Amino acid sequence: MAEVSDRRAQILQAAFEEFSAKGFKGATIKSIARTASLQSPALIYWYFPDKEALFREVLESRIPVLRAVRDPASLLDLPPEEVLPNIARRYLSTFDSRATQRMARLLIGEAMRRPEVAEVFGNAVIKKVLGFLKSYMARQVELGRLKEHDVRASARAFIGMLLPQAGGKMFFAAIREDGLTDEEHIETVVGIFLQGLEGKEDEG
Amino acid sequence: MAEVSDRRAQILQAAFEEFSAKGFKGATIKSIARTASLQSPALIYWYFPDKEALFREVLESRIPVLRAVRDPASLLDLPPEEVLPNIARRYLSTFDSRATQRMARLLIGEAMRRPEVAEVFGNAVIKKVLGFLKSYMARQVELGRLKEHDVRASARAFIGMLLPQAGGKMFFAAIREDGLTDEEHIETVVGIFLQGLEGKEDEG
DNA sequence: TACTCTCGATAGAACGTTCAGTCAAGAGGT
DNA sequence: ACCTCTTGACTGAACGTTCTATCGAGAGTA
Repeated sequence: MAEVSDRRAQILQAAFEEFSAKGFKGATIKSIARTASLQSPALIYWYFPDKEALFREVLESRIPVLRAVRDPASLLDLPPEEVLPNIARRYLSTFDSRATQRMARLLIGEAMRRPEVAEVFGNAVIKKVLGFLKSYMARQVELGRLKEHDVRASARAFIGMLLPQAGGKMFFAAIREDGLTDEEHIETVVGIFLQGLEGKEDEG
Repeated sequence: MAEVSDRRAQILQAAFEEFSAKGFKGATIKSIARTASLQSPALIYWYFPDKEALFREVLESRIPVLRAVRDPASLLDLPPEEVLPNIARRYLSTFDSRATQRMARLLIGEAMRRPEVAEVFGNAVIKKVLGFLKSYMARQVELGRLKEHDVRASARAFIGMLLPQAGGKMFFAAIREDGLTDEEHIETVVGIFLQGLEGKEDEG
């Protein structure tokens, strides 16, 4: 039997590298074959019906990796001083990996032009993350640890506060320039967020 | 005299539409010519040396529009309860325009693969917005309206809190689903932000 | 032999770009 | 008024290249 299609994995890996660097249109069957050290681009058509299918399989093979918030229930009752910095730290450190950066580039880049990709990304990642944060915020309000507020907005706000820092790591050197570290950023924004949502003592 | 190159503007307009819809690689000289109602793609080469130059001119012709924060000095001393909602409102309403959405799509999409575009975008837009917010926060701390904190982080945080909402308007239906309006979002996040940064009364 | 996998060659289409040439409008001389 | 020459705007055809995808032949193993 040997391994189940050594070649297949090799082509998928190469296709991922090419697509993420150049986009769907920019990457060519030939360049993917070259990256995969194939002697002929024709071999790709033995394993995949066409370029489109290869692209889809690349996405599908990598998206499971992005299961960031996998175990929501166990976190729901923990206090925000503990949970939020953890999520933030995990979230930002995600983008330290070269492979994840490439994946993000690929997804975002293609999502701009291909609505289907945007939808997959939106449902697979964003919806889950925001959904978890909303339930978490709601639960914390219920427990009296946070004041009453619109959790749809606070969930957006929390994840959003981290985005410019993530963007700096991935694409925009201009953001990186002031040298703010992840830890410093997390400390400040979690501080703002928690003080901003703690029970009001002076108003009815 | 007549108008200064009617055709040129016509081609630039068409190129903008095509590039923003399909990206640099996806848009073709022929499709741009068709969109511009030219009888021959060759005419494009009378006004622009090559596709690359046409793309650059499209970017340059549209980026001036993005001068969002143009008059920083006059705002510096106004109180955050007034300034921040204004900035937020202006920022989010920017993405109501179809043209701006297309421009953002174009810029972000290309920035993923072309470092030069990312740099232009980073310096022209992000750096200015963040730069303004940093000076503004610093000034407000100086005036005693906000507590001492790392303004690099709070500037990121403020603009970041708005990003998911903007993303929802532009690409991700999944974010839009919960029906949170811009006004609701702004009210909540500005509230969190201001309470999160208001002078501490119980600590040294 | 039969089946799986690999490759070189290449078809066919689309790409960016070039080029020779058309056409209307205007300048200049007569 | 008439002819000539020039010029800017534009076009259709074609160039060379590159793209995706196909095909038939051959190698390797059972």
